[in-house]
Amino acid sequence: MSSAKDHLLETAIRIFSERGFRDTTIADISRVSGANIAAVNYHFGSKEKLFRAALCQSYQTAESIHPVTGNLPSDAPVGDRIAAFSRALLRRCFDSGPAGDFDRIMSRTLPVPGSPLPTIFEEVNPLALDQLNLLLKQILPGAVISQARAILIAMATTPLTYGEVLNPDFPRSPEEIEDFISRQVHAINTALHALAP
Amino acid sequence: MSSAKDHLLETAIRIFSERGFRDTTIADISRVSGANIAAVNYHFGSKEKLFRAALCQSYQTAESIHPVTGNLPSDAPVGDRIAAFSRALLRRCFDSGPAGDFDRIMSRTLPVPGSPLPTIFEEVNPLALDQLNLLLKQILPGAVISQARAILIAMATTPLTYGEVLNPDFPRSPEEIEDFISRQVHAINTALHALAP
DNA sequence: AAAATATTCAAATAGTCATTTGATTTTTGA
DNA sequence: TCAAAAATCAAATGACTATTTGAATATTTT
Repeated sequence: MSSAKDHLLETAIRIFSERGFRDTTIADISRVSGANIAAVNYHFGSKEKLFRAALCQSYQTAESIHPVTGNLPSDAPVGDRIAAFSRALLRRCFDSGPAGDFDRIMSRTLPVPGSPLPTIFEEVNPLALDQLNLLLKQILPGAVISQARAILIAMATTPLTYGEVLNPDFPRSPEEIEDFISRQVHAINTALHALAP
Repeated sequence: MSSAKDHLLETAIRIFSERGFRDTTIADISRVSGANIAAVNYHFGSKEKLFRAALCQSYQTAESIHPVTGNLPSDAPVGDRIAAFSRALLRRCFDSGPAGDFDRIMSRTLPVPGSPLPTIFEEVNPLALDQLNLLLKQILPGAVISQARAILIAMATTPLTYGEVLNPDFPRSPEEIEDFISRQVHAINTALHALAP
């Protein structure tokens, strides 16, 4: 129906994922989407509300294509489920399509002071984080859960965070990428177990 | 001598470390430093040149207080030297004084698109990165060096990157912090060895 | 078809910021 | 001491941006 609004949202997701919240202007979004400069504020109310919509939408896309459960049954071994969680995050990092947009938006917006993300983050992400906490509690004492979570997320989003600047020689081909991911998942598991006293 | 210029630089380092490059205005720096709005451009030429100076200065401070060699003799075991490298980065993350400013500036500027950091980064950081490469090459095959470096840096800067948003329950007291660092150093070493085929 | 509603549009508004300007004051060096 | 250089200052400039406005156009409803 309101194809202009949908197209605006699609365009916004792509541009937000390339440039983050701050460096994306509604003028850019409008122009690329073929809409008028006032279209964003008419359809979404403000740049920030559009951003919120973009975040929710891209999160659902990411979860539907690379679910953190890895489509494992809920009674699968906890080690497998943690590995699946890590693997999903890593696959999102390397997914240059819409399923990678959410993580790119996050990584380009979260670190920027004054970003509207933290608030929204608390809305959209507890779903995944709570699942992760439950898994980690099954293999580690409560005192190191927070540290374990940080390790997993840091290692599973490394390609995004440090990909461009630190590592121009990161993997490119699908085979290289899957090799990288397998090694990384193994390293994550090992690191987590190293936290046990 | 030129105390105004020095004071401007000190102030800039502090504010850049709190807000990153983008969200720091030269008006703020000038006001806090008690100087005129034109002082930055007069003394440093531009905001970006001031930033470059701030980065170099804070890097030297960080290295002098938490050197990546850990003051180990150059013939110390490679495992110890990698641990010392990790420990130095982690201590900088938790150092709320000037020795932590460089890492805070990095973590608040590197991820922001359009930041002037990447260029400068290539100037100031190869020193530390080259040392790290040499160490890693002694324990791992060349094919995974890049991955290992990313893991080490990601895990050794975790407290900065994900500290505030993801982990309100990160350690505060000196003892908690040292415990955290020790566990993290151990986890880093374990993760690196897990990369070996 | 006519009225009501929704959408698009170009232009204007208001705010922020880095940088420049040109005058004024302070410091320096012979 | 006194001219020249360095430093400071308030104000202006120019570029960029989100948002608003009110008219024009399209779509839907009655």
